[in-house]
Amino acid sequence: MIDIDSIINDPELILAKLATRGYKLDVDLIAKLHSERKLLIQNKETIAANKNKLNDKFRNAKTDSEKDLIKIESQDLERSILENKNLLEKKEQILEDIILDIPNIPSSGIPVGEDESFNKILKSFGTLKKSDSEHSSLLSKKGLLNFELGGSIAKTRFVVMKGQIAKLHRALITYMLNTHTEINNYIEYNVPYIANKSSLIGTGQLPKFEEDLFKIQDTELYLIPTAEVPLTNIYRDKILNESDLPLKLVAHTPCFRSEAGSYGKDTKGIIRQHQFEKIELVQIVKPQMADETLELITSHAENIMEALEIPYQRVLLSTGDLGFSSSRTNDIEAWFPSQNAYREISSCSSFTDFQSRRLNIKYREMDSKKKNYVYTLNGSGLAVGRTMAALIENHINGNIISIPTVLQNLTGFKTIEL
RNA sequence: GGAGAAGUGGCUGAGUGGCUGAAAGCGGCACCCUGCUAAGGUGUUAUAGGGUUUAUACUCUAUCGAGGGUUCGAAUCCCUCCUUCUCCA
Repeated sequence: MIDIDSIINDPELILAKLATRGYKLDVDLIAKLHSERKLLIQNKETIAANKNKLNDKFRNAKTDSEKDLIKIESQDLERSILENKNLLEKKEQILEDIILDIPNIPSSGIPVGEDESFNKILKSFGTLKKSDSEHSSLLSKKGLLNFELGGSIAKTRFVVMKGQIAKLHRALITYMLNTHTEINNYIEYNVPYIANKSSLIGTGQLPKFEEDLFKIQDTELYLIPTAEVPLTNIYRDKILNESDLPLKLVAHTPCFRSEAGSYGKDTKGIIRQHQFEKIELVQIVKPQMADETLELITSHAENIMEALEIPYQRVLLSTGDLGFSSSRTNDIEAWFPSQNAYREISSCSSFTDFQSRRLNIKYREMDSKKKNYVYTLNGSGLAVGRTMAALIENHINGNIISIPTVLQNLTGFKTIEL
């Protein structure tokens, strides 16, 4: 959520920044609603103050007739307070709906452009090999991946993994969690896989992107699309001490996405499933640490790629490709030989105070004791299914998949023979 | 699933209709004192939103799990919901 005062104070700047990501801000409407809101507040509070004075008078009133008069007057005031309150609530609801719909302001250091073609490749790792060994057709043959079963148990875009592949999948999870907790010093969490509306509004998935989520019927609950939601919400409505920061959290969870609007896209393999697993890194930091932290989170994701010997590139997203809540995002894209292309495997984002305003997470400055909003960041470290697919495609030789050394003591085998 | 009990500031905990935004203690902070350490003293210490002000500051409104209701007036009474605990199944 963008600070409304910053919109009122410098509308041109905000307008221009949001325009680079294709959002048209109605500044006049916001300013109008904002000032109407203030007037209503002033009105309501003036009446409330009068009523409070009247109540004090009642205690000192001596005669019954005096008391009766006060009663009537006070009831009158109560009525107009109520009237005002209803008006105010309506206005605030309208204003809030507008504010919650506004995406974050893009960081000034990122490429301006309307779509992903303006993204900037920042670095790349590994030597690219070409092959037409596509992970799903290879593994389906031996039943290690079974898309038909996934479809019959649930529906299309679900998969069943079996045997060595299921174990490889689990080994990847363990390896990533171990690395992030033991080497990168994140605190491991296990969190609910279902989140309520306020949590999802807090991190920015709602109210705008409800169609991307699985909603549980007859409730206000949703399956989480990423562990970012529960992890960041751990600190909702909290005031932290400066010395508590940075907070570094990691969790492994399944993620559920309806993938509305992706019909026909990535139908092959485990690239785009309704359910997939992900290791999510979240950091809560002081504003001045944000850039440094984004670099760190990105490198934490990249280190996993390097240890797994999967070629990748780092891409800085342009204004047009940025996620709703993000102000700056690095994508890590893994090389998929069968597609002769890089595909996203991790997205590391800096949210400035966009989420912390929605979530009401602040910290108290050590010296001045002033309370400020924290900055939140997160990144996938990594998406497990996609990592496994990339690993397989990059490590297959003939019909032998060789397991990277770092995983071997977790899998208990060094190769998978197809 | 059924029956009870409870939810008060950073924490513990008092408060059953009106100078209670809330006693007391702990913790935090500031200052003082003590040769050092340990201890002691004094003061201060919720959040959000308005208004006045260059600012310090002052002032108003709301908030005692959430939402409604009763009342001139609610932390306190009533209703609904949520959460926690205990007992039963």
